Amino acid sequence: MSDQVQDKYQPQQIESKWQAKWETDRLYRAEVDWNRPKHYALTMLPYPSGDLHMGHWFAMTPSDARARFMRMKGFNVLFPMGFDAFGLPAENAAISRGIHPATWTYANVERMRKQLRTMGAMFDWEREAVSCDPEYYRWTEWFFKRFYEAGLAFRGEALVNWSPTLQTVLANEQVIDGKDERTGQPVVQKMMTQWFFRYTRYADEMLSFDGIDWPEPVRIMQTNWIGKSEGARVIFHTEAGEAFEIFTTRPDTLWGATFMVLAPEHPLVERVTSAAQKAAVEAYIAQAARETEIERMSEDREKTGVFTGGYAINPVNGERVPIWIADYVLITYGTGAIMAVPAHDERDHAFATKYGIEIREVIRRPTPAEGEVSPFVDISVQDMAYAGPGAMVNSGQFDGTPSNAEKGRKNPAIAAVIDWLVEKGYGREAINYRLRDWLISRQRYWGSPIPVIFKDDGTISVVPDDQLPVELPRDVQITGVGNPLAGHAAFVNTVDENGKPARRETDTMDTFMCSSWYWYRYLSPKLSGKPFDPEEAAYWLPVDTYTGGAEHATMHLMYARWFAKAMRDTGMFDETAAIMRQHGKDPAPLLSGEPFMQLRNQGQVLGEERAGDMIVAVGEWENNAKLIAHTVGVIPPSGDTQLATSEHIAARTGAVVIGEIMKRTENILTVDDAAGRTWTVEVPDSARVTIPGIPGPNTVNQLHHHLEIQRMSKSKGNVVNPDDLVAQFGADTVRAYIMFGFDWTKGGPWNSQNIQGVVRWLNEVWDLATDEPDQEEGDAAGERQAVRRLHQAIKGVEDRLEDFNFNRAVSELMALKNELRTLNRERKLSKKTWREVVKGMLLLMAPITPHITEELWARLGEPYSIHNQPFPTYDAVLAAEDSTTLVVMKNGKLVERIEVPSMISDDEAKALALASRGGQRILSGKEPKNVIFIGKRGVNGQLIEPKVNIVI
RNA sequence: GGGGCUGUGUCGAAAUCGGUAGACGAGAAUCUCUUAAAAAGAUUUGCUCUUGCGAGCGUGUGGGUUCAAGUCCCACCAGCCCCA
Repeated sequence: MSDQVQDKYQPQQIESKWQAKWETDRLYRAEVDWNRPKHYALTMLPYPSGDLHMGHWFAMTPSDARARFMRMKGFNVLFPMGFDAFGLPAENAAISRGIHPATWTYANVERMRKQLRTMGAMFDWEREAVSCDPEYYRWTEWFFKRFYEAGLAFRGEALVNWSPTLQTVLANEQVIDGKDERTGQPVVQKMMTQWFFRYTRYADEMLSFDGIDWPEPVRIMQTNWIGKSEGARVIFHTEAGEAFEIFTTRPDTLWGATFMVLAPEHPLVERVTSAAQKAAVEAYIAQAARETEIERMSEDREKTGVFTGGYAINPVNGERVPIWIADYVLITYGTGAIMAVPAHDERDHAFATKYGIEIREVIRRPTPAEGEVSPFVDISVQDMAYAGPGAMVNSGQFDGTPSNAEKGRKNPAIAAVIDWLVEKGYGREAINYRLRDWLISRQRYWGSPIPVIFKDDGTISVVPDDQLPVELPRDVQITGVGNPLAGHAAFVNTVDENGKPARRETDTMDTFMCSSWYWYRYLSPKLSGKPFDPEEAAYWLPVDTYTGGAEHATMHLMYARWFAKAMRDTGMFDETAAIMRQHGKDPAPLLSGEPFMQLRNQGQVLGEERAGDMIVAVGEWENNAKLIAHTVGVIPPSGDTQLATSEHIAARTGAVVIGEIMKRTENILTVDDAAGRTWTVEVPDSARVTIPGIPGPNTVNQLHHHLEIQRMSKSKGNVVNPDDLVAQFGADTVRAYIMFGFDWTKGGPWNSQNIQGVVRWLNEVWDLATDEPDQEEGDAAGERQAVRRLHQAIKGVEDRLEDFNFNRAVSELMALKNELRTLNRERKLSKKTWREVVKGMLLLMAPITPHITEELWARLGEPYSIHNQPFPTYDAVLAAEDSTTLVVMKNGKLVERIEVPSMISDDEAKALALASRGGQRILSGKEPKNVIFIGKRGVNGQLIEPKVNIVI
């Protein structure tokens, strides 16, 4: 038999073989080695939903390629994996299918581990952690305790989505239009006592991103999320003499406050409401309870409110100011009370106009200078709120004080008023954050228990460390009604440290808590005495590169930062830092409380757009609205003959619909015809369905409907299953396509046709690397070119992988393959040079396509494993070109390209450009106004991308 | 509503510092080989005008800065994502 013909690239035969060998050899096992530089590469851990989808491949395989690249660059790389295994879907499975959340979750974890292995990633499975394991959540509970003891955890009131029907609290995503998404029952907002972490403790520190390399959009989003505003807290009193505080960023407008607004939930509301307004106020409060905070904060809806009948006294001028309630003031933001200055705040202005409240100017717009025309000169604050600079008026002794547009003390008016408020004891300078404390209580079963008991005397005790973890009882009834833990007597009833009866906390922790420290557990997942081993931590921490979805920009990533800072301040890194110092490593990055030194986000992979089947449905009309089909036939793309036949049938029977299936719900089809009309076709079981290409009797379920580009989801039927693609093309091809076909940071719709480019690439690499030339001597110029291209590719691939530009890295490799393949086919390479450049190319490809390169490496007779080889070293001299293209431009636009030696001077380049055919043509004998040379010089002074711009 | 992002050929995309717009791929077209198809190879492929040489236009829209703008600034339009 001929090897030339038989020996083609067959990924299915090599991938599982190498995966098994790597695992047996523990090739990717990462162990502490202080003699080598380390790199901790982390990628966000998946939720075990049960199926590894394309999104996981999209997130993880490029991250793996980057980790492999760092490994070849000489780093000792740790790249672990685990599962974020607590959460709502497990409870939903329990409710809908009667499966215990633990059973469902562990079955999914088992399945996903298998699927993850097919990626061929360098995961160190010996470090796996699963957050719903008692040995994991023991430490989640332990963290809670430490933070509680440090005063970072506390109990407070918060609004929750309460379902009176189900007697349970719902997550925001379970509430759609004020109703429970599962049962459609109404949901109300209710105050409940719950556990919080002092998130705002680190608000200021989290505004700083010094020393960490994070994407600009993430930094901006987090800064906005924290929402720091400078201003003052001012004490007002009700007429009855009760004090209440408001926060304002504009204390310089205090004299313009013509009404006050309290949040409907504010405790003062009940006491200031007059008998006459009682009914209206109560009705308004009930109405507000039915709305979510997002709805209430929405600025495009009309502002509503109700006068309470009560008045406050403005401390700055002793005026009597009416107190209103309005739902746009939130009890959870600031103090839940505001002063309203309609003249200088747009929202207050709209409110005052609607309810006929006085609008009083206290900042006067500057008068335009002589001769200056201002369109605003005739616009009064009665018509439009003015928030710009000016001078204080109607403000007593402050009249005339200039107010610029600055916030806080940079504004002289604000600074002067704050000083005066402090002096008078009316208020104080204050900073307010939009950020609120982190509510960690969840009223559900499948989460980490909160290790707290409530004693008979009303006090709280934490569970002693030696009794951790408080384990979730297995025998619970999960029905969706009530809280399963609260109904479990054996769990709830316990005793305190004195043996007296006590009740356990039945709330569990937010799953963001579990995912806020998992990369520490990876360091020593089986350690029993501590959450993580300081010896491991000293070497590996902090995480060098973290990759994951941009959708986690605020929540998860901020919780992670908060957690690291809280761990630092409760001394949890002290031992680790001491060990670092012993090894001469600076603990400053660890002690900065920043968990991830570098962050990169990938986008989302979407479902592919697909045309629906073109069908001919023949049947009878029902009520002239719906066709009840006898037969449904799919028209093949080039199936005019079939169509003609169908039309023939139609002519005989008289009832036919021809068009594309846009939608299918069970056996009801929505069909758009060529004229753009929409028809409904019902396909009863008795109907005959024929699909060319699928022999035998077909069913309505096999008909394809049109798919839009959108997120992949089972219910939309647009899921691209990575397992199927791996079976068809192999893991390397899927990995390479993910890296080549998309801008990784952007994502985009899947395209099953474009993958062909990668299929061809790997086939041709295989052919090139198995096509050893016979000759000992090659063509000198050809060999020089092969080596030059290899070195250019080394630089290209190295830079692109360093910067996470995976698509450019692959395109560099494809270009290299094209060049080498041509040279080898023309038999210009000697055996020796062929071997050298093929080896170089395989090494460059190894991070991206680990299996094919390992196989070809072995076939070249090179020592196992390619993944233990160093990344090739770039040689600028070998990469240098002898000549270069000089671009001649006229006023910045391309005129001509001329080939010039790469060692000429700037002036020579200018002269050549002016003398060129294009240069002569555009000058036509005249003198240029200016001639500008643009270009770089390589290591040996050779010109790189030279241009000459001739200005005329 | 708030916040963030993205708009470039038929499609996925590239252009690291403001300096040749469209690399690399997909698709399509023509040709070679073949009985034919597939595979492989060659050529072409932003638009418009032109037989050709060549010329003009072109990175969502409208302005601006600059010798030079996909890139920087201002305004607008459209789409996508996230939201305790």
